[in-house]
Amino acid sequence: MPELPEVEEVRRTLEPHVMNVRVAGVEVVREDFMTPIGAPVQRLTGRIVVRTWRHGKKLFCIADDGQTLMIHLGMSGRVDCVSAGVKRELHTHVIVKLESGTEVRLRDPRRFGGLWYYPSFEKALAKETGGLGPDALEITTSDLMHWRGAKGRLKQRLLSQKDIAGLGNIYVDESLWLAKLHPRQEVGRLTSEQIVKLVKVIRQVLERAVGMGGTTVRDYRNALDQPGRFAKRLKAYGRGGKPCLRCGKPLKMLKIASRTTVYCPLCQRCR
DNA sequence: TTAGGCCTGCAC
DNA sequence: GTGCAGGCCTAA
Repeated sequence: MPELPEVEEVRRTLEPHVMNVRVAGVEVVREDFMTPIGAPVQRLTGRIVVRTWRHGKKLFCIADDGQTLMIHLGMSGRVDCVSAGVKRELHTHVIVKLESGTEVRLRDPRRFGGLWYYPSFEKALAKETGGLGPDALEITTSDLMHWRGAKGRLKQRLLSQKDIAGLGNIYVDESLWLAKLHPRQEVGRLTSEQIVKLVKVIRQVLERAVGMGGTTVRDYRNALDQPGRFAKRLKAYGRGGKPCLRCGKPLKMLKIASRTTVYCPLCQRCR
């Protein structure tokens, strides 16, 4: 479900409810939702949340003594910020109870996501961001310079998180449409003008999506249960067969890396 | 590179 | 019933 803009919106809606608030306890409903299984989360009791942070699609909550929780929402993960009395929804796997009376509930029907516990922020960083590229909101052209002569196709490389962290199926298709690049274009053969353009549109589309609270295709909601409003701005994702908004030709659909990919056969050409 | 697996829910 | 879904990992 969530890509960078949705995770960022969850972070932004969550932060004011957890910052400088003391943890009253953690209830683990489903042990195997957390890594490592049996992590000493009770040590969080009495600690104060001092920071939230996001890199790519990963969301971190950091306590005053450094203990860190990393949340990955997978496809169907949700963070629900509610008062303790609210009825517990199905597939609620972990509940962080705060002294304010607020509960942060992690819910994930498909369980592709998860919660990771680290005794320190440094360890969380080393483990969780080591293999990731720079955050997609902050990429620059120089971050993609190593693409020159490299192998691999655009869509796969953009989805991999190793070059850029935060893009998923929606925003890759949107970015490639905006940059007029074919998803199967070899990255090593991009011109520097094309790379400059790509970096520009990636940042632009993500900034706009963040500004609208992300994209709700079906069930994404932020921590306060509000949907994102970017769906009506989508140019490619979900529009297979519909006319290209630039040239009018029907958008094509194909499978790349077993993900449905939508692109314009006229506007988006390989080199 | 692709296919399959992990899971549940929903549209058809 | 079938196929599909915003992620990501592994194996062939």
